[in-house]
Amino acid sequence: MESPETAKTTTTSSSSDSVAVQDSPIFSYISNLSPIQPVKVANGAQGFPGLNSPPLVFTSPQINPHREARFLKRPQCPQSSSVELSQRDDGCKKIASDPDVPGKSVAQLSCGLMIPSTEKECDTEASVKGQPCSSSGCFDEYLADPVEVDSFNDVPQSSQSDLTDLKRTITKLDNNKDIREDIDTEADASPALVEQSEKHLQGKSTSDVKLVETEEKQRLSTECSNIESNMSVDHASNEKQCEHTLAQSPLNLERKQVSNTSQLGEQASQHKRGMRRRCLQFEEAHLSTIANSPNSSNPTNSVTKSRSPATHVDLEIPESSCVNLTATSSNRKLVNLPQPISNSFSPHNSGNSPLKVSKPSGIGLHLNRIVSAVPIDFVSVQRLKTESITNCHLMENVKTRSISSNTVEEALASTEVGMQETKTLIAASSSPSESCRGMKPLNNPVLLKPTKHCANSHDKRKSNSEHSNSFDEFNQPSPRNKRKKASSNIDYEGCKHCNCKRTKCLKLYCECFAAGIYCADPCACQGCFNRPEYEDTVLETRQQIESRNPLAFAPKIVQRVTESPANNRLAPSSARHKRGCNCKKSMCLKKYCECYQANVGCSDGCRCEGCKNVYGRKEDYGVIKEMVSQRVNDESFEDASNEKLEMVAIWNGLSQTELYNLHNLTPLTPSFQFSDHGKDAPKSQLLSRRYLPSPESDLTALSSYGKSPRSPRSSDSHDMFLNTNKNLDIVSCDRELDHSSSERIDQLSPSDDGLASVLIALNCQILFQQQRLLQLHPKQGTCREVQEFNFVLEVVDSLQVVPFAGVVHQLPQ
DNA sequence: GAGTTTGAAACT
DNA sequence: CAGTTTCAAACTC
Repeated sequence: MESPETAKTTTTSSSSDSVAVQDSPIFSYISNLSPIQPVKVANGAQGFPGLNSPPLVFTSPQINPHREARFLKRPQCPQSSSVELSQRDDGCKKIASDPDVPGKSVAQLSCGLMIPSTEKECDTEASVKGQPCSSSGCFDEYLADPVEVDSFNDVPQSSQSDLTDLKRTITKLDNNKDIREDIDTEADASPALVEQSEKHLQGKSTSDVKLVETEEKQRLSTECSNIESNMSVDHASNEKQCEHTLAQSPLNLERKQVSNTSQLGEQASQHKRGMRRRCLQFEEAHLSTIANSPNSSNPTNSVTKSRSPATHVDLEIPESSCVNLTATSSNRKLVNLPQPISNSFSPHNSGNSPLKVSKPSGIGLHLNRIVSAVPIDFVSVQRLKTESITNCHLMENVKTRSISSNTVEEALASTEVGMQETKTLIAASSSPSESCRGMKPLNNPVLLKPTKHCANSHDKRKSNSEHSNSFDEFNQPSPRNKRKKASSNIDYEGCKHCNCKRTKCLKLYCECFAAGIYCADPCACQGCFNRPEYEDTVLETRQQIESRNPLAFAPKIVQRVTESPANNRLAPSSARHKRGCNCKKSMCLKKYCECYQANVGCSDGCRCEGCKNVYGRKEDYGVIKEMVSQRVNDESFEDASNEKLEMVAIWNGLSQTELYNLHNLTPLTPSFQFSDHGKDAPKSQLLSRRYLPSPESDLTALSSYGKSPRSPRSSDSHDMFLNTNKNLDIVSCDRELDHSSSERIDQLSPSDDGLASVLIALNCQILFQQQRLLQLHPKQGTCREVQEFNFVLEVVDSLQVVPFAGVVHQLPQ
């Protein structure tokens, strides 16, 4: 497929151009075009104004370092009490959205002061950078981010009143100590300024308020996107990014100094430990990695170091949980993806995070089925905002994605090597364990070891065992109660808990065992051996099972890539159950059906009878498959493009399965799952009945890049391309400009294919996330998104750039 | 909460 | 590999 080098060259080049970009005529031009001045200006200070919306998610490091930092921050962010966060957030939001309470800023500030959060350090940077720390609080905190960042950036450009407004906004929106400090510093220097700003705000029309709200919306959108796209961001990387950003910002110098407290890290870690579960963890690896990190010499490294453990914990914790979520670019980095791609996709990671390594490789143990069992990932994300539920899910997602990234990487590598045989790509949603396995041998002690690190559950169990040597006594304490506690096998934190009575949790009957995790307190199992104390037994049993069936612990949900008979290319197919179901009576409409349970359609591999799987009937699968196969044979070029796109998407963490998982809100239809990347037309028609309005359509359209450049929709979509392109890569932007209207991405030389693919993938992801965000927060996202879309259109028209074929632009509803 | 149903896992 | 048994989750009442 394409050469990563190409993409690398283009995407990475901009990192050093961030400043130059702003000075460039193009930048000025675009900036002037922005119809959304207030917001755009803020962004414009860092890059291309108006193009931020979607790009916010994928903002390139060079263009928007702040946002980059933000991405990085969140995953690592301490998991402070969700309740606390939510409360704070709520309060902040109220204030922010309340134009009638100009004086609240001070109160809010005070509030922030009172917060004893130990993770304020992180928040300091985060807030300044617009980087929400805690997952749970991310949404709300995030809302303040853009404003803050923008405000600081805008200072030079904004009037004094604007500056004060921004400060006020920051104050209201962010209770963080950081903010507080900032305000203290700045406000103290000129208290009159703050006061003036408040007055100004009072006198200001509602437009300002709207602006703030818009910012919040944007932030929210970004938050959502980040959650999905950046959860997997390596913590260390984030830290570094954050620090880097700080270093770049003069305004942050003070914060830097403040952030030198190592105590914060410790406290944060403690906080996070509370979230620990029986899940597999790889702290050791992380820690070692961090310790070895070249960044240790970094001036700000004290903070990083101190926080590292905690943050890592955050990332690791999730492992046990279940979630299928999107893989994101950031994750890819962990697997040593081509530099360019990584950069472009996950700016935050672009850095040099020494941590690229780690976690993925170790992850795993057996988390097979967790993912498929919990289709509510995104829902949970939503919940985070409104209900401030635990961060477990998010973290879990991160973990899962990281894991899956490995798998994808592996698949990718194999593909690059030239392997075009029919093969199975482990779906992102599918169990991580398999992914891990791909990286490491099953039963690898290393994989199991992490489990030991699960302090909480493990410790508890340990003490338990101490009190009762007999395993029969395990869980004796009212299994029933535990069972009651768990109405479902997946608790709120997404962790599994079984109820085994006879198998000692050493057979695949046990969901915990099958998922590669130790049983924990939530489990009501009896005579459980699936505990750290019996690690040897567990390993041995696993080996036995695997000896019988090497794929016993493999993810049940896989994404298949079948070879196209005609051109020998990979024809993407759908996320499906590995072995298929065998339902006889449930018609694949109940959770008895593993396909249904995994939210995937049945395939020809199923032996079900009377299949009525809402995610895709077996019969439909066959039809679609046939159609796709036919198309694949007919269009070799498309295949090439599609293949690239797919691979890029994989790099970008957007495997089809992952996307599918993201779409749990709107179950993916076979068309998407079966995405043929460009042959969607017939497919969509056929399957339209099952489709719900979802981004997948866009994705499909995107996939068609190169197929019909003249498509009526191409013009619409072009803006998206531009948007992405500009925000992610200045070079790309220039290229487009140079090419003028006569050239298209799909007309680029072979060496450009990589770039094109990357851009396509980015567009795809942007569209997808954008729509998804809108689905989640329709109110917050609509206005802003539409505005920016329109703005992009204007820019495109002004520049007379030819639409990017295949990119379908759909304004958010 | 008890009992039933269901289909995967395990076994033969 | 097919048939049967065992098992635990999912489901119903």
